[in-house]
Amino acid sequence: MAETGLARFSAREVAKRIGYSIGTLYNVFGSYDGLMLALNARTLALWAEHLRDRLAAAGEDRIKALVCGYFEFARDNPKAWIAIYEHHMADGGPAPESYQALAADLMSVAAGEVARELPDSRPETVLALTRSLVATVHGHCAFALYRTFSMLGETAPADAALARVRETLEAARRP
Amino acid sequence: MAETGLARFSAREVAKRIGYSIGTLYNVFGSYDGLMLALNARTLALWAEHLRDRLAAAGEDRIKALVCGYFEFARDNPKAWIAIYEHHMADGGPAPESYQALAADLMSVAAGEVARELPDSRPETVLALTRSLVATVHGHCAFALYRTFSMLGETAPADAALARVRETLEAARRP
DNA sequence: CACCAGAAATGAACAGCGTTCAATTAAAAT
DNA sequence: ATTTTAATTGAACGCTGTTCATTTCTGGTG
Repeated sequence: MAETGLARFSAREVAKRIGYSIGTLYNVFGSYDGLMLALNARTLALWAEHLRDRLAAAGEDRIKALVCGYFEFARDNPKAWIAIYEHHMADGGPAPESYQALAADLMSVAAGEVARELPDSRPETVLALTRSLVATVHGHCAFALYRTFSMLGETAPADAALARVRETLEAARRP
Repeated sequence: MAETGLARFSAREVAKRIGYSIGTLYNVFGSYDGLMLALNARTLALWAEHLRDRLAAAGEDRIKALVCGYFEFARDNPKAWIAIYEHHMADGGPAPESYQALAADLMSVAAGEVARELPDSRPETVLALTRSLVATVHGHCAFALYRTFSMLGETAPADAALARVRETLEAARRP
């Protein structure tokens, strides 16, 4: 996946490369969706691990570490990162609970830092703000990876995202 | 496309429905990429038209009209909207100039409103801020359509996006 | 009308895809 | 050695994008 990207990714090619038949792959993963889910779950877990590592090594500016960690992982694993968002269940339904738990874990990493920045806010407020901030960073990161930004002359999407996050946190601290 | 979504969309099915053979479709559009580009170009043009309509009918709060127009179009044409972002050229290269011009036009609609909000800012600053604001709104809109938000309990993504945009514009006005 | 050049349209053929499943092979238990 | 269970296989099906020699249509000329 990291090599070919979602569009050229295929279960048959995976079977070839691991030295098993396509039938065995289907016995294990059940379907293409199952294979993709396993793969994306791994990517999500690696992403969360990367963020926690960055936070553990961070100094005072933990928000910067978080936002930069977000961008770093996407930049270092662009095709796997994009696959997370571009794969959709064949039936259009939601992903299984175990997968959603990984996404929720990733969100909780961010929520922890937002809560630290806004110690006087209600947990409900912190969660709502976290969702919005993650969406903000995601938008910048997506435009960076889809080359929408480079097409428009943007050169430092991570800096812009961090500035937006800082503004929002500052506004939330005001009376 | 509006009916099936990108994943189930196929040139062969298009040929069937319009009553032409698959060969004729390829004579006209050259490739699957060509067909997709024509389709996405139409979606971009309709989107820009929708935004201009909303702005023309807007009262004082033109920023709200812009952000809401962004979300409305995506919500009313979810599969076509997603196709804009999820289709990638077969060779991974950039889209043709004529297509990029449509994306630039869409951005210029937003830039016009940002410039109106920040009359004392240099054009360069306005453009950079517009890119970042569009990325912010896009992130919220993408999470709304990908059901990432509903999975996390968010109920009013457009309101959150508008709040983020207002904060940034306010911060840009400060000394 | 017949003729013909150019444009338009065709669909079989090819390689690849996800998916299924009866048949086969390998491993474990008796 | 025999039986039972687990693991593995790959041909077959219908779908995909793509190509291109062939056919059909169309408008103009003599």
